[in-house]
Amino acid sequence: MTQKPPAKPIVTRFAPSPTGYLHVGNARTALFSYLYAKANGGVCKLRVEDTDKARSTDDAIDKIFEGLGWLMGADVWPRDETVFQSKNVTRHAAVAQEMLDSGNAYKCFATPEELDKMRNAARTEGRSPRYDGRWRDRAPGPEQGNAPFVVRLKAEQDGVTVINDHVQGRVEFRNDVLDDLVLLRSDGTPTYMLAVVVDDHDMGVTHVIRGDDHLINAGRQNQIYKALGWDAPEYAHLPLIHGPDGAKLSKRHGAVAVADFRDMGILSDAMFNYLVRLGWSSGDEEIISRKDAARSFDLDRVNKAAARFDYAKLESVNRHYLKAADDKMLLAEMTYLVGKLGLDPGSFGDGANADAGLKSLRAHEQRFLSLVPVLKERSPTVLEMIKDAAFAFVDRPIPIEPKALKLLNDDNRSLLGRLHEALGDALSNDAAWTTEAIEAQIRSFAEAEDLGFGKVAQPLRASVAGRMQSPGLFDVLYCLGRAESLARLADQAKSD
RNA sequence: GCUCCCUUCGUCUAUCGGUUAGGACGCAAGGUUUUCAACCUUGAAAGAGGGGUUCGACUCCCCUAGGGAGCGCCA
Repeated sequence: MTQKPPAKPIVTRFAPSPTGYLHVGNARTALFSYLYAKANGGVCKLRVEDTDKARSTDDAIDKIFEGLGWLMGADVWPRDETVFQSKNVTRHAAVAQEMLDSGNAYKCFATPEELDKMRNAARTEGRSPRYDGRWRDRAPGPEQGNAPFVVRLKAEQDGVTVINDHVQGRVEFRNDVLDDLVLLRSDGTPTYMLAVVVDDHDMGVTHVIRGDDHLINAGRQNQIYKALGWDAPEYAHLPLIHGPDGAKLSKRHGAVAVADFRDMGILSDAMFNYLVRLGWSSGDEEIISRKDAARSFDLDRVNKAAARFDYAKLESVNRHYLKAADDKMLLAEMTYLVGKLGLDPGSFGDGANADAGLKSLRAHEQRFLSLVPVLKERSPTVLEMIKDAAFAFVDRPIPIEPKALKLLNDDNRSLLGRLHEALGDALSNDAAWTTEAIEAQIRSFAEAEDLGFGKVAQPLRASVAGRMQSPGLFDVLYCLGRAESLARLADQAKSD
């Protein structure tokens, strides 16, 4: 029996640049990188590409962590285990110097203006706009003096570079289309192209999983690996996510930052599921838990084509997770949203706001907790749950919508008076106040009045919910509780 | 302009040379019903076009069309 050498443990990485928020496309890349490592017993590391000082603010970095924490769980990537690329600049520069010494890189004194001219000329002649290699084999003369220079890779010019991509398959680039890239800027700082290669190597990354806008960079980076004598990692280039109209997903399409989806009332589990399923499939499975994904994810079943983001489908996945979610967790999520977004004053009477909503949530915790099981069965998002619960936020006397008010004519008000009496008598204490008992009493009341059930239900609904639509009447009454329900009823009733 | 990638119902996808091309979302109709929802049932809906290869192509090859990405001292 031949002993197989232990397979090299898989190391993947997610390397976002802090641009202000975590885009769903990047979030999915994070997911796939993480899942691939998990499914293969490896690890996925986080590296923040913050070499562009102009764009990398602390706030932007916080937002990345916030987005990842919500989607993946706060413990997946602890901040103190994160690699910050900016901390490695000395190492990057040293590697560039090595390449200079070995003749795999050279100093280029071309000015930005020169390069501009070069590119424009190439474009007008129908050639690909590239560096023309004017300093490739030229030693700086005395006239260069202390002139600023960049360090460029002396890239191979003949032959082809082949990438065997896990998603895209075999991709070939002619070496002459892969430019002599800048490794070190004239201020001595590393470019992205150098930094990724050095950091990926130093971090022991075996599999680079990223968006397919980087596909050609794999070719370029492989040339750097080659020049350095390092083994290049394996690649998987994921197709991009498009908006519903097929164009690149942007703010114009609505929410694009993962954090935005939380504020729309999407559950983190649902977002995870939807994103995993967008571009990856496991037969006909639509509902894929975090655990299942971490067990069965692979790159073979990643789709090669770009996918469009479908908000409706996301909502339907969300609906599934909402139904299965823990009530207390949902109440906490409702509280988060009310605190963050406030409440629609139209639904709660004049002057309602986040403070009022929060106050009400705290004051009537039991009321809301008993309502959550009802709400989660009917609402697609947490935001909708809050809207459906509008009646539970308000205090007596509750505001009544115009349409509902119209229903509360004299006849109906006296009907409500009789109902108030009947209910109060029949269900004389809190223990008797159950949905079943409430239903039985109201039905027999309607019968006694010789009225169809709806004739009683609608005025009753108007009086306790303040509007024509609400969750099931018996649920509304039950969660409001005996005292509050009867009081609301009495507020609108007229005794004759 | 040049280089590279992609193309199954409206959308996400299954199929890995032989299927009545399956599922999900959405949509439509019906049912249930105290309102709005939810829920249940049923239905319509697809291999971009053209050439090959093959006994047989959605599946393999080529061309065309359409879409996307890249072409920075950004990442």
